[in-house]
Amino acid sequence: MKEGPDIAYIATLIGDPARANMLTALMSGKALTVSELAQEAGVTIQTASAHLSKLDTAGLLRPRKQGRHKYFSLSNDDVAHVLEGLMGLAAGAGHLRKRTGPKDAALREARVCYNHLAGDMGTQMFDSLTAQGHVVLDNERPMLTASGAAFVADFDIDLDALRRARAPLCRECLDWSERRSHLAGSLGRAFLNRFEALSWARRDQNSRAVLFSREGAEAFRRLFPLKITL
Amino acid sequence: MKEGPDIAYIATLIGDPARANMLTALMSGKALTVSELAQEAGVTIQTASAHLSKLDTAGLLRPRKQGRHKYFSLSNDDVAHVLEGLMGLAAGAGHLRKRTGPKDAALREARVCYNHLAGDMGTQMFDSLTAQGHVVLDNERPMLTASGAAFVADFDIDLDALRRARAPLCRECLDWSERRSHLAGSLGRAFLNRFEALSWARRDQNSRAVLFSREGAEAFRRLFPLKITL
DNA sequence: TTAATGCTTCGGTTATGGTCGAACTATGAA
DNA sequence: TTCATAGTTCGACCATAACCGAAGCATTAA
Repeated sequence: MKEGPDIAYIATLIGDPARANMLTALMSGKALTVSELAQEAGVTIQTASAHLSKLDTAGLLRPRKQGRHKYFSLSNDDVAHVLEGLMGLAAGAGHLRKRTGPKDAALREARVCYNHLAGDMGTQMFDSLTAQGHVVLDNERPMLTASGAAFVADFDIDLDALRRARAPLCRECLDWSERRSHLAGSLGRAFLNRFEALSWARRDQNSRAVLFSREGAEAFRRLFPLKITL
Repeated sequence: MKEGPDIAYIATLIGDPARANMLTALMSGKALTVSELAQEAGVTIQTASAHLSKLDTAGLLRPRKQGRHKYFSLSNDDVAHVLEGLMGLAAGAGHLRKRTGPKDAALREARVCYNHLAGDMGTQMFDSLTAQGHVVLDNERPMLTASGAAFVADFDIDLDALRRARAPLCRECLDWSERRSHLAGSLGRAFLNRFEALSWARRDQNSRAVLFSREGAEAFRRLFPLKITL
């Protein structure tokens, strides 16, 4: 015993319900203020402040001061990755939160997973890309093919710029609700950005839900048809 | 708030020092008895029993009864993956355990990470495979090339059998001590098995350390030369 | 300046949960 | 059978840490 990094330290931090709620809220990718996070967690502001300070000194958060506001966001992809992993384990344990309200339905349909599209539509997009041969799975790892590169370029995504950045282009992300793969990485983020830029969808203010307009959803289905509809 | 799986439930479970020690011990990939895990965690047997029961009902462990012994192991790769991720965060937070004794030195040199080789020699193996063109990194994801397949076959590893199994062949694993990639997945496991079968190395009984013999280490270096020595 | 808002710090209360001793069950050995 | 070992369950104790009220600090608006 007493070998390796202090895993309990980090896990305890995530393990408190209030802090877990805050972290989950930050999975939206947005930067949130102390008051907003207090609201999310259902605690008073001073309690939230104490929690956030702990998460910060552990390096899980990236704070930014702006005037009299203090914004927090997850410090990097690794943190988001671990959180998603924990969600997977919790979902696997059949340990979902109480009931599934109307909000939950929207979350299952489409939501952001840190910075890319997850949920039903996320997996649909992924499946469609695979079916069309734009993405191939190599040992459960997604790779963009030549036709995929053309497809992406057609959609006005600057692939070269993405490649130049050091972040991984394609990443697989296991969805906790669907238990199936969807596209993460900088390409996944780029797709979501385009959807928003085209006004196909917008992010819900109060949750991680991604709300597609009727036209947006239709365009999405045309672009990412399911195998059956081919 | 109140969306998604109960991440705090799992994190709290991992967050207790005693349980974290047990889980860390199980990262060795071995199945351990209640008494052994109690020893690892530094608690009495009845306390360990209670902890293990909780971890079990959460689905993190796989129990097996054998005679009057009860063996526990991690229930799957996902659990190991999350744990390794947490180690990464903890190490990133500069929050390493107290001091680094002589035992720790051995751990940095070579240790098992769930079921494959990690530490200095793990990253060396990975770097060498990459330098020789046996493995290519595609967006930070390792892939076995044709020459790599031949290399593996030469080493008497039954690649087809591995491919038939559903588990991913190559997986990247970020080392917490080196902060660099090494080879996980079923191929990583197969390599470690071969090292043991050839008596190049054996696992330390009381830690996650992998102890190479002098001849084994030489053979290892011949097989996996560093770029500089080429 | 004063007032209002956003956040932090301090002190005291409370409860959750980790801990062990002791008693109990189950498997195997003598 | 009796004894020994492995593990579980129960009950009581105790410490850690989450929580909020109140007061304090910092920034912006009036």
